[in-house]
Amino acid sequence: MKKQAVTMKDVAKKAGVTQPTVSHVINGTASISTAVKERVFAAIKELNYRPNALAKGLKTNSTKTIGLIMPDITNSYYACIAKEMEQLLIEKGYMTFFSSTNYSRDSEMRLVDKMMRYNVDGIFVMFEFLNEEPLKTLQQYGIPAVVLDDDAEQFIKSKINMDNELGGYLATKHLIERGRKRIAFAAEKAGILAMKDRFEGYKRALKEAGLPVDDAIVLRDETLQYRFDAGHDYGKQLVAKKIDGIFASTDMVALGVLRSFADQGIKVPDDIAVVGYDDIPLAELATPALTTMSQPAEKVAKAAMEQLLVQIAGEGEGEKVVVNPQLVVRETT
Amino acid sequence: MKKQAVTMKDVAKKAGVTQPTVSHVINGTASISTAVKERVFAAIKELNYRPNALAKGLKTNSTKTIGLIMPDITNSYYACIAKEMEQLLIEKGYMTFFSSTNYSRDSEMRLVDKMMRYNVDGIFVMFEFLNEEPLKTLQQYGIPAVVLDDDAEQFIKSKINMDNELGGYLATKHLIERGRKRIAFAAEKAGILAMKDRFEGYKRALKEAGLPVDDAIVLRDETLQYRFDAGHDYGKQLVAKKIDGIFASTDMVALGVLRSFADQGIKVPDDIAVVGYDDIPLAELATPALTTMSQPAEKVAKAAMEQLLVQIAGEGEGEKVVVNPQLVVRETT
DNA sequence: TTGAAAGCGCTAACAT
DNA sequence: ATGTTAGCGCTTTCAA
Repeated sequence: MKKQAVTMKDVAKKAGVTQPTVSHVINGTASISTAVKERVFAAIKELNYRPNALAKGLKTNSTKTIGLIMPDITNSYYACIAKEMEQLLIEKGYMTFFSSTNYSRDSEMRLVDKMMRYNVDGIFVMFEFLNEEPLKTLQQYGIPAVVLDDDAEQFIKSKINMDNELGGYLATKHLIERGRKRIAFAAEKAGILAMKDRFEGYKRALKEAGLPVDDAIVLRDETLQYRFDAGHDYGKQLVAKKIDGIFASTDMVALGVLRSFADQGIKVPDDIAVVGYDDIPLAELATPALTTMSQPAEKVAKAAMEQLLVQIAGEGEGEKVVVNPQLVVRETT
Repeated sequence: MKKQAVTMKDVAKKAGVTQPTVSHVINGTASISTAVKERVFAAIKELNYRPNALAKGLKTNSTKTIGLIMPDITNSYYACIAKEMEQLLIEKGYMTFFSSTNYSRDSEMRLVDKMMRYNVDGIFVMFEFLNEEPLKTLQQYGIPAVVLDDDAEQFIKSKINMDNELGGYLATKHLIERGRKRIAFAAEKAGILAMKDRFEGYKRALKEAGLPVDDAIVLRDETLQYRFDAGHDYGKQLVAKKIDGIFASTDMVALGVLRSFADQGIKVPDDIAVVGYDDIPLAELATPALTTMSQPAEKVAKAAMEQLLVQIAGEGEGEKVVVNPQLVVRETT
């Protein structure tokens, strides 16, 4: 069973001082004689004292914890962000709670609620949908929060936005520059804002090049989760439509398309060029390696952390940060 | 700024009772008249009261939090385990802290220390190396702990072991059953116990079939992290050695090998059959899809959680659980 | 430079 | 069935 932990009281006793003095020594919150300091530090070392973060948090109302809420940690896009965040946070002395919503709206609110009970200092919210209730709650209680890819400005001012329109534009433009004239758009989760924006970018690039937007080669699927399969289906549908390029709004879709093409003997990029979106680890490893739009996780994580720290320090409400995607050219274009 | 949270005191005041009574109502720890109960619940609802988990934890010495320490959350094997664990834990009312060590031994100890400060109820430790100090500490303080793939029995009794020897055996046997006679072994991180065990299984299968173990086609690399590249190198080396099968001790290596074969025009599985290990999400999506040994993350997570709960409940020290890998036959064999 | 005392929000033993 | 009291481990006035 759990051993009784060493407390400041124990340290104080051993050092022959009073407990608040130990606190002062540790926190440097009063001037203490070197003699006492030495005795206290010696006692701490000897007893292997570990401050109790709960007690401290209860008293100071600052727990040095941050919550990460994301749809799915096995999605490598989120995993990368989570890793970077956790890294940065631990350096700053924060612990991080994490939780996956599994794309369920209900659990979003439940998790925010739960984290509030644990007095987290801040929350980084990565929703797939615009879910107002939890954001409203966060704002209402003044919990420092940053959201990813969301437009509910009325609740949370601090957000990290990927410029999805720009990404769609750059991806499509790249295909055009490769001489492609008939470029399909293949989206999953078409209802999601990010996907809509990518589609807007796609249209802008086509228009700019004087190319028509043909609804026959704009494929969208509302299916969640089974994203690879969606791409696979798309691949089958598209071959008959005499296209020479595809912009897939997600790497998983692109990979599905690639797989389908391989099955059908279509040569990539000779017959059809493919651009994905996200730059997940698989993209690089696919055969042929996938050209895609990269969304730099480090930048997102860094921005999110900075925003949170600003809010925690009470230096403002944070602001909107736009992170630009980058084209990574590999072998499918 | 953070708004002052609603406390039991506020609820008590509104309900016209004393604060401990509210506690009793909430926890069902005394018989309370329905009238009072109703008033209390009404007040809770009206004020939107959220219990303070820190205060409760401080008092009860049970925080309902679990720590997950893993090498790297972007590694999909760990991500899957993390997701499953978190899922199961949240259902049981636990929050989960997570932290990546990035394969650094120092941070392992630091993280254990940190989590102890936060009074976690238990820790699931996933190390890559056998690192005694943190385990010793955990044991010394009686913190419920479960380790993954580790043999330091002297410290932590509760562990989840993948039967890597069996996995290596099954993978190799499968290749033999496919008529392969000259099967290479390609390992990364050869110093790690898991990899050694897989190698043992490989040898057992070969011996059983009367096939020689040829050192010339046993490749090992101590490089960490760049695992795909290792596989790629292996692929180049192996082609000249007239092999007809490969057991790669990791999917990433297998994928690297696959990639290298594709570059060299080697047909898989016709020329050379390939079996990987881990069944990472990429395995299914590769072209051709990778035959591999699957390590069921759900089983690992479930076992780990059960072990932790047993220890937390004070019902024992936990035990060793062996999880068997399973062969997943796809297109590379 | 140090000590005494109060209190963060909660639970739990005891009294009523 | 409900109230009183104490205390978890810490920080933070205020005194000395």
